[in-house]
Amino acid sequence: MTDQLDSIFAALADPTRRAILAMLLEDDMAVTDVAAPFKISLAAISRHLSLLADAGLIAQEKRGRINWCKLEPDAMRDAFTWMQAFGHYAPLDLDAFERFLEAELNPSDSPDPVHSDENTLGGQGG
Amino acid sequence: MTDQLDSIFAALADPTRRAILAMLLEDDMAVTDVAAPFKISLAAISRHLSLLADAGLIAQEKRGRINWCKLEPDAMRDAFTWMQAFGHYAPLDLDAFERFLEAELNPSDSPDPVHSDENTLGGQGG
DNA sequence: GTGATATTCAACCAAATGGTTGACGATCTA
DNA sequence: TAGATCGTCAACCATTTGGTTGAATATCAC
Repeated sequence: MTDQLDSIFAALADPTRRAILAMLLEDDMAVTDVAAPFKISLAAISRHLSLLADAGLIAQEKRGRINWCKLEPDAMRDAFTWMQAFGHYAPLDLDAFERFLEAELNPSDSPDPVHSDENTLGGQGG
Repeated sequence: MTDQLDSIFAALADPTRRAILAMLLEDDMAVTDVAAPFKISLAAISRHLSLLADAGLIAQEKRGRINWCKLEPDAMRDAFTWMQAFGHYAPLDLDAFERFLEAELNPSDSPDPVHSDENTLGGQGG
């Protein structure tokens, strides 16, 4: 059970993986489409996705030759609970989160995976 | 700024470091006392503490030959905010957190750093 | 000053991580 | 069937990580 926290936090410690999760917040995506905005190879993205799937943060489902990636936000709950007791943080601050999206998805050294003026947060289909 | 999330999540990805943070939740501690319950060397603990300090999760203050370690829960806020938008998680579930403490502080393969029947959560003095 | 205590530093090592490239299996399309 | 597309796998490489031990530094106690 502590292994799960290990893998969740480790998965979140990489900016590419966090960017991928943010992309999947908007919609389910094929591996190739996930990879498209990044400078690194498709194989590298594929491995990031495997790691995210191992951590339970995404689910992958192969239909035909397309491997669909879908966010599993529930997997974050335990890690979230763990952190929560360290400070009595304010409930959801969506402004702050959107600032993160800006910073993580559009940094100068990174691939600008999506533009965030669409503002479709919460659009993950069950 | 995205570097900060990297280092926070990476710091939290190690069970020894999470156990240390949980210990510091109860009280400020000297490096030697932090290290006492663990099987690994003092030098290793010292490096874990440096890493936690670099991430901003603890502050260290040397008084005499004692290097006091103090939790800095505010450093977790950004990471917390980042996670929060992925699910509309319930507000503070202290029961769940205490189950984590049990699991992380008393696993069979780990050093049993503290016993948690004291139940002094929130007792970090400034 | 001498010695014990508290802590960090440096050198070293094994394993994990994150990237690459090229080959491969599967699936769609012509 | 042939060829393009989707995605993973395997081998390789450099860097980071987490541990070790022994030496070094700084402070406290005598």
